[in-house]
Amino acid sequence: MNVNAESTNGQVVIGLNAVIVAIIEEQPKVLVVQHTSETLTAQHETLTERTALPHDNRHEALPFGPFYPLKHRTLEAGLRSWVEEQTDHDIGYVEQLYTFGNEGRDPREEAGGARLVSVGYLALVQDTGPTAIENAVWQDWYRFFPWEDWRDGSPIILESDIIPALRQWIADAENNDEQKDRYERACITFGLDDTPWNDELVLERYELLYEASLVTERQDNLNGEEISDHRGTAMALDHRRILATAIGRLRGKIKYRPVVFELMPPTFTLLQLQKVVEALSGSLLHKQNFRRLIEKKGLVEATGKIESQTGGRPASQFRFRREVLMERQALGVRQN
Amino acid sequence: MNVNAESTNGQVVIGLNAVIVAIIEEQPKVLVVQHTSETLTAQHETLTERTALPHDNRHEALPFGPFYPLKHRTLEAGLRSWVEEQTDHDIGYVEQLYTFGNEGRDPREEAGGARLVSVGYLALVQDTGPTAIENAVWQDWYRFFPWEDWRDGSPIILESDIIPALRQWIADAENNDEQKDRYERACITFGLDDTPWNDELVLERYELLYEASLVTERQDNLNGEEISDHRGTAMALDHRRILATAIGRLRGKIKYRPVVFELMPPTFTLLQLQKVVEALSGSLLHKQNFRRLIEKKGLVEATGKIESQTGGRPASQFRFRREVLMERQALGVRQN
DNA sequence: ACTACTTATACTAATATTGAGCATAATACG
DNA sequence: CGTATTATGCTCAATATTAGTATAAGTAGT
Repeated sequence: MNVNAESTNGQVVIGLNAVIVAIIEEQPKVLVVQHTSETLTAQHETLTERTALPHDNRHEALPFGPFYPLKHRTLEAGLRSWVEEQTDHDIGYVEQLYTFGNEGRDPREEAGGARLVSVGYLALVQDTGPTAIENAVWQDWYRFFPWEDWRDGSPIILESDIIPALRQWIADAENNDEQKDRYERACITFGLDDTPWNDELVLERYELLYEASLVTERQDNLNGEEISDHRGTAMALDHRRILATAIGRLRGKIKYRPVVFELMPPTFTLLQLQKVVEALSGSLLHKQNFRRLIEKKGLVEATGKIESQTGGRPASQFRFRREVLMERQALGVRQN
Repeated sequence: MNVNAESTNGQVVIGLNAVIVAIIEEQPKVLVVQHTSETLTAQHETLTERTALPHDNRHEALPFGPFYPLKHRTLEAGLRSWVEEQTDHDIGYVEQLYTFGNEGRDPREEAGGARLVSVGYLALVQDTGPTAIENAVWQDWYRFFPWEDWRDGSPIILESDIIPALRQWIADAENNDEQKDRYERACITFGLDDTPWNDELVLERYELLYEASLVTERQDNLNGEEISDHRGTAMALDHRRILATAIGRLRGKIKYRPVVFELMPPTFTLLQLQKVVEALSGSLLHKQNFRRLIEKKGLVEATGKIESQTGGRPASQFRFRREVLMERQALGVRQN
């Protein structure tokens, strides 16, 4: 090849995207910023430079911050820096998710701008009240993925809408091979025909829906109304995809690492802990077995105190044994 | 904050690092390029622009390629593009590993250059003969991490050298808390005092050794001789760290996803498959149970043919059932 | 105080998975 | 033909998982 670097290199801008998760009233929440097209395309500037905007033509975006190489020793430091500055509280757990560099991620690019490469991070914070980010609100993450919440049984939207639409999409395949391929993928991801549902395939499901044109990728190419239908609310750019990545990763991780505790208050009952795990994984767990699991792993210790606001028999309060982070590996709250 | 972006942004250069793995004669190999300081600091240029260099003052580096936003639609496409061009064969499986953006990764940066952010990828290829990359050779990966190979029992270097040195480092702690912390971390990572060895903690072990000054991070700040001692060979920049990330990730992944088969020839016997898994994980498996596992998962099917070069009773040849990639999830060759 | 309801927690039986090993089969080599 | 070597089938005990039953200890209502 021997291409000249100068001529083909183009410009690259690096940004940091944060999926900031908290559990509020036993629901999984993600911090979302309300944007307009103008602020959005200028999103590599600092968030505080944004100005308040009229309520129409709005977008929901993940918080985004710049990476200043001269200021930040590491990517993670850059992320912590602006997130903590903006939200006014510590983010304990941070994990790098994925780096997104697809062409066309940012519409500005097409107008000759630089390619936006974003490093996505997952951050877990405790529910410590409102944040200071302008226009930022905690949104239930199932608002963007209503088919992912199985806590009240199989989501109605699946049976009544998505699965029929998927079957139509399978039937519409050009040829036999493609049809078989579509069917198999739909089986795995959406648990068609007795295939078991796998809670970790959040991104795979979203991408299948996108490919089948059953879901709207972006909010930004429409003007006016918010794009929200029974198949969930869209987000700016590829942010819904980043969120899907985060949810899937977190669902996987809690099974083998004790990361749930990053979302818990200092003391909690076992049922509270279970509710949080259920909120994240979107499915219900067997109570007695969950207890046994947690106790066997030695993840928690009783504080000796009692919580009486249970509505029934009072429950022991527990605290996370921080030591175990360093003790054994491969312990989490897997139960399937 | 409201810092001016122009003044603090600095320059960022994006590169793509590949950990290209193959199994050659039942040993885990990684593609390594022999560099000099000069070519190294210019490594964001294309590899083919490098010139052959004298044999002293050499470095071992992971293959590195540039990312051209104008040419490559995605980061992965950019990686595939230059890797396939250079190695002359397809890389089937590619997985994004991690994005490294630490200050001081590249010594050139200190001289006012741009910050080098590298997206690391893991690529699995089949053993298909020599590559066309100049100066590139397949190296046994345990050359860089001799303490990771337990196939012949506990590595001598551990007992005779590393563990004593670690105990000394623990004893040298400033205060009691630090001592306890050092001890616990050493227990988990290096399996001190009956803690079980965890094969996935490759990066954690390397970082502990680095922190304890028991290992040389880089080759590039020395001139002359290759840095290689009983504690493994160093690599350029932070490449040994990237390799450690790759090994740990691969060891984890084979347990729940059928990725080993990317490294296998089209047909193989079960013992050959087992040897590959053992080579990757660095530990031995129980033969009969391994068979049972593989057969139960339905990962392979008999070709009907027989391999007679076994040295004993001939073995059935198998092939990977590619369909299972789409069939069930959560199947791999976990056996611990 | 008694009843109904709610949640907490202990315990059990059936089943599945795993770890370790024994036994036998089929080849090569001398 | 005997021995070494690898392949493959099978067993058995230990452990883990799933799906419960049973009982304890509170609250609220009457």
